[in-house]
Amino acid sequence: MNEVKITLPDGSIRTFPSGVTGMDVAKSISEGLARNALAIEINGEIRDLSRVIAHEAAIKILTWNDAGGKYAFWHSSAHLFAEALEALYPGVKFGIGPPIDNGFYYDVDLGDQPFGDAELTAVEKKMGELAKTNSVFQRREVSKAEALAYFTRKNDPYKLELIRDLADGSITFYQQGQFTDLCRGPHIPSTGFIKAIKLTNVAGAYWRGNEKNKMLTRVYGITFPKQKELDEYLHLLEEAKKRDHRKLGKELELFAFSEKVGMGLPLWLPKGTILRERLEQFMRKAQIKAGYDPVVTPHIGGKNLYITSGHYEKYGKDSFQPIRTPDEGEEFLLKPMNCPHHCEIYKVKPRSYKDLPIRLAEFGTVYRYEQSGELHGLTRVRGFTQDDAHIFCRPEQVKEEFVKVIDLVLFVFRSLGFENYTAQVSLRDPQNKAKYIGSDELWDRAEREIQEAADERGLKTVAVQGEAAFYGPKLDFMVKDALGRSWQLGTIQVDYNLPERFELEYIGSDNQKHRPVMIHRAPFGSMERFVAVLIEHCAGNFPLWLAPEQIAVLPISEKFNAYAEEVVNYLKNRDIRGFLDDRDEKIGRKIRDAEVTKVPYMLIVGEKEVAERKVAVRKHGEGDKGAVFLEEFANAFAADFAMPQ
RNA sequence: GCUGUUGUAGCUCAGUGGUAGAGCACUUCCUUGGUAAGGAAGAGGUCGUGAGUUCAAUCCUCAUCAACAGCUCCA
Repeated sequence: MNEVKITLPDGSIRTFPSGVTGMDVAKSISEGLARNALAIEINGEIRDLSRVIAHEAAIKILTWNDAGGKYAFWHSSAHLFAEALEALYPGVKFGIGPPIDNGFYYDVDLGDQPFGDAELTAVEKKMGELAKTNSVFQRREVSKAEALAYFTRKNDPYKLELIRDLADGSITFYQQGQFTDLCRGPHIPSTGFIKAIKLTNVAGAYWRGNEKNKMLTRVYGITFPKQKELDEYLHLLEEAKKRDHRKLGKELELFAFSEKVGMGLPLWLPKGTILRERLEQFMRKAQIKAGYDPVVTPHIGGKNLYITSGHYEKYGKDSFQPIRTPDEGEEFLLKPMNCPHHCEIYKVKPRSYKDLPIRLAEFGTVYRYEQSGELHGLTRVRGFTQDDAHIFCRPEQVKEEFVKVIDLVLFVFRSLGFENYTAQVSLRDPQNKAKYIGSDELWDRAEREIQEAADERGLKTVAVQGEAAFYGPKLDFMVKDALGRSWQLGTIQVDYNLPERFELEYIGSDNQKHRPVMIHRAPFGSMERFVAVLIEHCAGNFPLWLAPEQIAVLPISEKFNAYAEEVVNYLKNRDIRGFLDDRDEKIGRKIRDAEVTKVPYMLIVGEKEVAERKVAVRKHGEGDKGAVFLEEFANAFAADFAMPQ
């Protein structure tokens, strides 16, 4: 066998002599491709271009335009960073240095040496110098003994720990310049491809992600093949920061925090409250249509409620502590979730199979003692309101109900223009079953039903182990914020456990007692987090039906204030939220202020408008639309102001 | 919770071992102006909080609280 058949991405098959490398294949396709080639994908696996293609394979040459090409590029950049760091800080110890979505990081142990912006800049400069030497990334297979010997000599305990977990025969080293690292690869051909370098920030990270381990210094960076691309990336970051919901929330006066009230406890300002209540109305309407019954439950519950539910055992120590009363031994908990209350509502009377499914919905405010370091704007808070509901149904109804909830979640997402979400099936961690309650049989069944329901609606799902709630698996809808951080919004969970713990029952057609199944669900997730992501999604330019202030009425001068006020009142009577800007300012100023506060429409009134009972319409971001009769304006835009159905 | 950074006027931020400054916002006056900032004057701060060093601390040291970045966590 001295030839290999290689299938190219276009489906064509070419034959190469044995010993052919990825680079040879790239060159045979075109010089340009060879110049830009970073790595090669062989039967779905990314490899170095320099490696010999031993067997018949389908390949794709990867460049900067491929995710796999970027992956190799940033992985190699992490090595370049390590080389530079070691040159400047001999004896530094290395943890791991992988590529990430945007760039790479490397965990390092610098001992007690300080590492700040000045040091970052110095390393960045050194990286640039080393990149210019255009050192080749050389791959070498080593035995476990050899690998251990190398890093013992180098006195790098972290690498030694990593090597000990690897099987002999599977270990490779990569070397560029003076630096050798334990690495599976793949890498780009040489450092010269890396032309633009930015080390973005420094943070702490536990060794191997375990908070009991030592904290290493994690340095984040990003690199590009062209300076222009780095500039564009940094510009994009700046733009993203402008839509950060914490910044816009302050600027648009939507919400605030107070140290006196307490961290993670948001205060909803008048404008933010309008927005939130509009969303609530929207959801209430959709839920009534979908057959939900609204309920209301108190903000606290007796401790026994949570002992029954299992939450006390699981979270009791790490929660807001029980509220005591003058009665000896009486204790209440601030409710951290609504399910137990809803279970008690289910139990107020005997239920028949004919009653099911029962869907109890509540905008339930709950309190969770989140770790202080985890609080983040409105996305992670200690007091929040879930658009919660619990569906109690017969086992054979689970899938049908689950599918209906998926439809509701998708309707919500569609209505608000969320298109880029990930549907994540959150499963139990099979390695750590002790973390969860309930039998294997029930878990397997619930996990299967969730997947089937998602498949039925053609949802593209990603299954992630270890992300389930302790009482059951979930289908989570994840959305990214302006800065690329992923947040869970909608969630649907199948639960066989709480009905067991609360001994929920219904009488079946056989006149026997049966156990219902519970589905927990929150399409928004929480009002707080949803509003946060919504703000970033639309950069504060809310859809008309949600805008806290839909219209600014701007009189040209004080002489027209009376008419302007008439306009505002007219709009109010038609359920349009308008406000009057009667400040002693020129019209240009009033327009500017309305534009920067993102008011969707401005109605300008002066002498002409008063005489004809018209308004001059100006649309946010678009400019003058001309004058129309007031009534005509209200009629024409009434549809746009309405809530989606 | 952990590591690091930050904390000065309502907001955005300068600044200094000798008890503080700008722009915007705010108040008053002038101005009655037609599609993104009219002019003038004024008011506003125990420099996050508490201790220490010093003749003297907003500045240096320590502690504490909060925010930010990341990690860990997320019913």
